[in-house]
Amino acid sequence: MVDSRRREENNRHKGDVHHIQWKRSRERGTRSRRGRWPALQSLALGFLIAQSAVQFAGGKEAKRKPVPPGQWEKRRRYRAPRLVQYDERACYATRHRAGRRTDDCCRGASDPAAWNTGSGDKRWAYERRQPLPPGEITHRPPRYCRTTMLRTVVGEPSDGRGPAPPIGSHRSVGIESPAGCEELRRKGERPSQVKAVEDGVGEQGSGEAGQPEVYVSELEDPESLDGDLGAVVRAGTCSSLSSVTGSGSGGGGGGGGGAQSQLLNMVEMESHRQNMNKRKAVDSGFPSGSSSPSSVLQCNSPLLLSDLSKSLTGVSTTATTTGADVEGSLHEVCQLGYNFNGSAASSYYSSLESANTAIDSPRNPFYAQNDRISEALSRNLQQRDQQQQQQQQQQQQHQQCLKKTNMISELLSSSSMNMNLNRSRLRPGPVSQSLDSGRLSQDMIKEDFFQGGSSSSFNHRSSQCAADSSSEQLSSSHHSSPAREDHMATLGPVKKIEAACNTKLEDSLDYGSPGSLASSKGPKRRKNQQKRIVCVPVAASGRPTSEGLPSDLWAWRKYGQKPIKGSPFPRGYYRCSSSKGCSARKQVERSRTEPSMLIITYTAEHNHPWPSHRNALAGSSRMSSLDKGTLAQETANLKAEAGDAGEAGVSVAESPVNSMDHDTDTGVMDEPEPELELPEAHQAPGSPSTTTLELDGGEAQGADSSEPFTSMLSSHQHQHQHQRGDFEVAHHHQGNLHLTGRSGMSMQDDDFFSELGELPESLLMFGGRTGVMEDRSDDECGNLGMDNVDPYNLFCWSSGSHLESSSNVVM
DNA sequence: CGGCTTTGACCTGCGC
DNA sequence: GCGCAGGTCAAAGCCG
Ligand SMILES: [Zn+2]
Repeated sequence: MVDSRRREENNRHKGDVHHIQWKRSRERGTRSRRGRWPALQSLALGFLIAQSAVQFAGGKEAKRKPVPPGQWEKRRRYRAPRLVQYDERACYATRHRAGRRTDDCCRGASDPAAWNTGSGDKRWAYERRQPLPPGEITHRPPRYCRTTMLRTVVGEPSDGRGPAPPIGSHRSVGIESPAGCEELRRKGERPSQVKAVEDGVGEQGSGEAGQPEVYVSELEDPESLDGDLGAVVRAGTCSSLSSVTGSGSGGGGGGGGGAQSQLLNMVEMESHRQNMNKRKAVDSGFPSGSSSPSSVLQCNSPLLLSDLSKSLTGVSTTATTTGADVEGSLHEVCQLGYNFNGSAASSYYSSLESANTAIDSPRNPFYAQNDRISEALSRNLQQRDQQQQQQQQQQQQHQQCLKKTNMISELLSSSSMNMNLNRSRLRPGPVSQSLDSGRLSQDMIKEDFFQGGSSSSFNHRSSQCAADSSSEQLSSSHHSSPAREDHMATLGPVKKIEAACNTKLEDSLDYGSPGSLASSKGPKRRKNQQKRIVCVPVAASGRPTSEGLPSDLWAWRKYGQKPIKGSPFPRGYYRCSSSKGCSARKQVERSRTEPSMLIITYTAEHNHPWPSHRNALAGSSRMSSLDKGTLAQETANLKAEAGDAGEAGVSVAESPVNSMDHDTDTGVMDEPEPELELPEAHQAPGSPSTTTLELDGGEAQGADSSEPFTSMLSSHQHQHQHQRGDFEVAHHHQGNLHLTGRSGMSMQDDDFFSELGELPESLLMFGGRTGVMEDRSDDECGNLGMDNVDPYNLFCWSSGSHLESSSNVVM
């Protein structure tokens, strides 16, 4: 009891301490590397040393680019099993010495013997390594690494290592190859992975994420490998399944997921055995290290699976019906197949994301193939949709209504937002019509929720939930601007939901139907956090312009990612990294019902002006302009979160709008205005002016949409001394704002863009986002081009003006 | 070297 | 009290 309480105490402060340390060190500029807790530095060192002997270091698998034909890529190699000593188990030992252990299994147990008995977070590891008594040496079974595979590439390595192995030859490590499995089965033996699962041998440290990839040309001598691994390797070439590669990276923790990965691998193995042809698909079109659709296809939807099977040559799938509603994207389909939680899932997501990203990239040599596949997929999906529509249209009215509410509740619940939805707005009629495909249609939204307007916003304020029910606006700019540029055409609907709700409203939360997803019992989130949800589309096609865009001017640091139940997409957690004391956070996830949409949830507000090169990013090389790094990274993150094939580009338009009023609003704003020079926009007086959204006449004025852009612009201008360039702000149809011209970007700007990745054109970026800016009032438009926008207010929730604001950008 | 990502571990809230 | 699920921490690696 006491122990647990103390632990709780510690944990309660852990984060704070860490953060404080980080902040302090940041303040005094003496922050030790990575700003770790100084007290743990020595431990960390020992940990490092010890761990290096035992663990693999994770690599950045998730973002790894595909190996283009003719090129070689170095990757971590598998390590043979080895003797492990207690001391080497730094994870345990170190923590133990520190008086605190890491594992749940250790919780509350001072006796190492009991470490494995606790109730662990089973999502993260099915099995935990038995602790060894100090000094004792044991022989560990081979590591059951996640199957990883590298394609053999065409050509010869440039480093003189000789000709590459035959195309298509793969190497599987850590898991027995299908062939190996067969052989073992013939011999009456169990494949190692089967053994691992059956015997519960999973090694926590074995399946580390980001694990080892063995390059064909770098294979270790099979004879030198012990145990199953050796057997596997010796058994010959493995045509492994590559689906679940450790995403890897990050050092983090290192353990865990071993058994999980084994399970995953088993699944794959089974799938693979059912159809060895899968390999063809793998070989034929997917980047190395990425998941091939086939390998990950254990889908919940037989129908869809069959479709996919048709689409993917030689690919068979293991269909398990779970009744899940498969939305249709390959990504999702694949992910639905694995309903794993925890690291494996996470890694899986990551790998998928990387794969998808890669696939999505025009630079991807397999692009064409992917394209074909995606086309086929879309075709089949369309057919499926049509069939479903015809067959179920009448029957599904009610269900669709539920869907609608579900989606809403999803949005709400995803952000812990509680809204008191006005049921009257959820009329079944329109819903059924528009929800045929299981999606919220713009029309529906328009008709049902709002009083019209091509675009609208869903605006919800906690303090005014009841009173403002009428103000709820769910908007979408989907078809709002026909005049948009071509590259905009592909953009999906834009919906923005702003909500600032506190838990008080939860009780009154009414999602409409019992049993609806996430709804009725919507997770009651912690604390009274006010949140604001922004729904933005991921670039529909994301192809050329898919480089993703900075979501806003704020600097965010990702501090977590979690798979979310019921959603094939993980959720990323970001924290403001601009200011020491800023508690602003945001969550980014893809809508489960509408994968093309990103749901961004803001929590808390910034207590500072947005990052300028002088304060926020001090000391960082990213200071220049908009912090390319941050932007790029964020972009990458978003991309990852979005992680859907064909949708690499993610543009998140967000502008924290004041929302939370009940809490800190004023307090935050009390913070002295930046002593530092702020972007001019910042200094602009009528800040609030910015975002009044008027939905009249189908016009949507997106304060937000332009905000990000505006901010960026402002920032740039600010930093580049008003190189205002020649932005042409054109008002289009119904006031839609278009940037038709390329801004007179300076070279720096160009660099900036170039560093963001492949941006076809400097303005694509903006174009992606800005070009689509929603309607704005003339004033706003003016602001857009000028520095008059008040970024601070725009981006600060508490600034208080944009309760109504909304709009969006799209990309 | 600073900042950020990754990711397993850890914590909290909540329902049963 | 237990288990689930969301949210957060923090070690290690990556990147510029
Ligand atoms: Zn902040």
